[in-house]
Amino acid sequence: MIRLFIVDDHPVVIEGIHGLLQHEPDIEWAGHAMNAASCLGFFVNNTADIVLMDISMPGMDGVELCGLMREKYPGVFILGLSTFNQGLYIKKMMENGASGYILKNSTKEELLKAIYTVNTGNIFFSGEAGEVLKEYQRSSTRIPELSPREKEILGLIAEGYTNPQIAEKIFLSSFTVDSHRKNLLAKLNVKNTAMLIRMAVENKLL
Amino acid sequence: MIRLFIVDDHPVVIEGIHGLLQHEPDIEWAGHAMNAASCLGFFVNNTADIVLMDISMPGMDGVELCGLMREKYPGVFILGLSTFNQGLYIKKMMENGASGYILKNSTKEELLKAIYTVNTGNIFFSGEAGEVLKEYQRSSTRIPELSPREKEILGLIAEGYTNPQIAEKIFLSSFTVDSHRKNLLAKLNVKNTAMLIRMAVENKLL
DNA sequence: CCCTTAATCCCCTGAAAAGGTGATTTTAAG
DNA sequence: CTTAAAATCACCTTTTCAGGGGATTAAGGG
Repeated sequence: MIRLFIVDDHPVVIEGIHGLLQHEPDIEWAGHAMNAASCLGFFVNNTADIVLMDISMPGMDGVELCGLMREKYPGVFILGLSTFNQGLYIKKMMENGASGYILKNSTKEELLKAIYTVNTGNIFFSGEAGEVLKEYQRSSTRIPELSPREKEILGLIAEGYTNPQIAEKIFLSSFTVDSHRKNLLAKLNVKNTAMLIRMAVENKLL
Repeated sequence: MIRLFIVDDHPVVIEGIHGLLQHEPDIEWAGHAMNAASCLGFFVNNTADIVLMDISMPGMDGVELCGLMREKYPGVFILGLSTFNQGLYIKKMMENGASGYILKNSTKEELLKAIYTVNTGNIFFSGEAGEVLKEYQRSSTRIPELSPREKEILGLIAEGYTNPQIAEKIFLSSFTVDSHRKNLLAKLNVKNTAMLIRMAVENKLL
C-alpha cells in the first residue's frame, strides 16, 4: 500500500488526481495541502510514502518545499508536478532531491507508473517533461557559433592558463591568443573573463 | 514486442543479460555489438527499439556513441549501463540524450522496469545510479566553506562586476573587495578569475 | 579570557586583460 | 573568381587583477 499526499494550490488538480486514483487498490490517499506550510504541518504528526508536489505555489514554492522535505523526511519521495513549459523549475526540483517529474496532463497509466517507480526508490521522468527540459536547455543554449580555435582557447582559459601560457602551449603568438580572446568576449557579448567563463559553463561550451 | 540491442565490450555482461531476458515474452533479442563501430554498422541495415549501452568501451566510448546514435536514429532509446562509481559518465550520458541509466548489478525486475519505462518514451534512473550520481556530485562539491560575504562577492564577480564596481555596489572599499577576492582564490585553490568562476559554477556556488 | 575567524581597510609591484586599430594569409562557400 | 570568415600577427593605452606585505575591529566558541 502506497500512501500518497498531494500539494497543489489548484483544487481542480487535487480533485482530478484524487478521482483518477481513488479506486486504485494499492494506493491510499493520505491527504492534501494547498500550500507549503500546510504540507509541513501535516508531516509533523503524519507521514506518507510519496508526495505529489506542484512547483508553482503562493508563498513558499515547490522547489524550496522540496528541499526542506527531503532534508526533514528523507524517506518520503517527492514527485514533481507541473504544467508544460517550466523547464527551469523541473531542473531545480531535481537538484532539490525530487525523485521524478510528471506533467499534469499525464494519463492515469503514466501517473501510476511514475508512482510505482518512485516508490521503489527509482527515478521517473515523463517523456514530455524530458522534452520540456530539453527545449529549455536548447533555448538557453542559443548562442553565437564559435570557431574550433575559439573553443579550444576558451577551454584553456577556463583551465586557468593566461594568454602567454596558451600561446606557448599551442604554438601561437600571444597577440593571436589575445585576438581570439577578444573575439570571444565580443561574440558572447560579455565584458570580462568572469562573465565569459560563466557563460561558457552555463551553456556547456566546455 | 520490444527489440533490444546491447553494446558492451564484456562478453560476460552480454551473456548475462541475454540469459536474464531470453525467456521474457515481450522482449526480442535484436543482437549485440562489442564496440561502437560494430553497433553503428548494425543500425545501417537493422534497427532496434532500445539499446543497452556500456559507457566505458575501447575506441569510441559510450558517451560519444550515445550522442551519435541519438542524432542518427532519434527513435531508438538508449539505456546507459554502468558499474558503480562512474558518476561523471552517468551525467554525461544523460546530457547526450540517454533515456535512462541502470547499474550492471541490477535485478531482473529493475532491468525490466527500466526497459518498459524507456520504451514508452519516459526516463528511468535506478535508485543506485541516482546515489552514484549524488555521491559524485557530493565529492566534487567538497570545497572549503565560504563566508556569506565571500559568496556575495563571488556572485558579483560572476556577474562581471570589477572590484571598484562591487565596492561601490555594496559600500565597501575596493581594497576590501580585493581582499575577499584573494581569499576566494586561496580558499578554492585557484590562480585566477577564470578558474574561480569555473569552480564556482561547477560546484553550484552561484 | 583568549583565540580564531570574518570582515574591514591600506599600500606597492608587476603581470595580465580589456579596448582600440590595424594588417596578412588561408580556407571555405557562393 | 570573388567574398567572407577564420586564423594569424602587431602595437599602444588604460584598467584590472594577482601576489606580496601589512593592520584593526567585531563576534563567537572553547
